[in-house]
Amino acid sequence: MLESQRRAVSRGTMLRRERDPADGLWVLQSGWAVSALGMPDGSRQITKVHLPGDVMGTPGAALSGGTETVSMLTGGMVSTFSRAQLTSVFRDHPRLSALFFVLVQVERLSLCDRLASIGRTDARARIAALLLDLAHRSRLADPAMGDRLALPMTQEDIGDAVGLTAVHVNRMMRVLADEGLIEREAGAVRLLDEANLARISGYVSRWSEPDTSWLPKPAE
Amino acid sequence: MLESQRRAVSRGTMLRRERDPADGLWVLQSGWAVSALGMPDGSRQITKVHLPGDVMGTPGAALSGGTETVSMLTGGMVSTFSRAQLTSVFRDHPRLSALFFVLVQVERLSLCDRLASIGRTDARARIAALLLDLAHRSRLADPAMGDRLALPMTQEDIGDAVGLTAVHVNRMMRVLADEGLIEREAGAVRLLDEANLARISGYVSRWSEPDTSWLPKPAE
DNA sequence: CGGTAATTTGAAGAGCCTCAACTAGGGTGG
DNA sequence: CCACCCTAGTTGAGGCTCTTCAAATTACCG
Repeated sequence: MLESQRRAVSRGTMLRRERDPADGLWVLQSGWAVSALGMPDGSRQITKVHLPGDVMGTPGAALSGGTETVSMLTGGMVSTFSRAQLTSVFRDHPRLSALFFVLVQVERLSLCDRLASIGRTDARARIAALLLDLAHRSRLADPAMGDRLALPMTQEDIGDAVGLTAVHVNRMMRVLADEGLIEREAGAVRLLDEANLARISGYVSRWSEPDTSWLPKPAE
Repeated sequence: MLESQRRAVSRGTMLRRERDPADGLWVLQSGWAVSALGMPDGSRQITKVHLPGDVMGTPGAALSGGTETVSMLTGGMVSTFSRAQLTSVFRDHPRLSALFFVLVQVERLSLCDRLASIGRTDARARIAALLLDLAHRSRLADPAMGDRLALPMTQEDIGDAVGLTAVHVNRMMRVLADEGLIEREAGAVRLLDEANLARISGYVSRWSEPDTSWLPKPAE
């Protein structure tokens, strides 16, 4: 059995702070979380919004120093993975090791997409891209969600994710709503026109199907 | 023998275009290269500047679709790695697999840093952070380089890397020079005050020493 | 040496931020 | 049960950063 303890965590819990020593990693079983980097001036950059099923804290597991702050946006359940377990995976399960490798590559590519979004598109497009990304990933877990995306993030959180202020996030979401692209509800958003949202944001889904053809056979 | 052909490539060569089918990966033996994503409007975001010794094209090797465009900034030498070779590494070399994993984590973290730089700092700080990053990495290969960083990038390239226009890159580099933080030469930059460059950019080096304590023993 | 790419500089405007005030909800304690 | 507070969202005004457009200058390469 690879996973160990399950643990209930409440909203706002920090699973790891930036300077904490490296330990294991987590799998988010339910709820939402974020990984973030703090800046010297006190602001922060959210590097990833975690949905149920996501593996969190891999950089901290693989590298020496603490790296990102991982904190809960909602209450939820996490299960922990120790470093020793990671070691044994690489020693004993070649195919699983390669799958880990693929998984990190997907994350890496997703980061590149967000880099391009923040570096090369305007505020409206960045928010559209974030919403589409969250919607596509939510849909993997819940294909029946339709166009309604549960969104337990404040506008400040959204701003920290896409490099904007909360004030400007507010204005741009109003614009998207006025254009009929989204509809806003309490703690949720309806994506009324995903095709146009994708067009204005340049969003492409990377979550289709990773290529497993090159992995070692599941021999043993 | 894991590496295969070495190949000389000239400046401007595109090793892979964004939509190309997935193949292997490369190790850059000499010269500089960049990985980039193209945007619908024709602009591009450079996701990584590659220095000699870097592994390039890992996402394309691990995932199905083509992903990033990899192109040479200067002439140089690359050696290629096929997907089949990657498969055999994961099957037969647990420790090497884990090292690959660590390597990708370092890259991932480095991307997070740049995300924070672009999302949360101004133009001057972004350029300072890029210069420091390149200097630290160059220094790993050539500890004797002193404060002189060879920089075979146009200002347009720099802008594409940090999310700015070439015009504004030009102005900000002039500001850095006027402040006495850098000194500009043809195809190179002197970093006159790395401490202050780090202070204004919030740069922290991630290239110190990855933690290898958890890796499987180099048994066989 | 001619031609093209890269850098430099100026001026004007757009986009986003800052500051500030106000509104709405949700929880808490009296 | 209501008063209060604290968080989150909303809206306006003004200013600064960065972009855009344009032109001139310099460096590079055949």
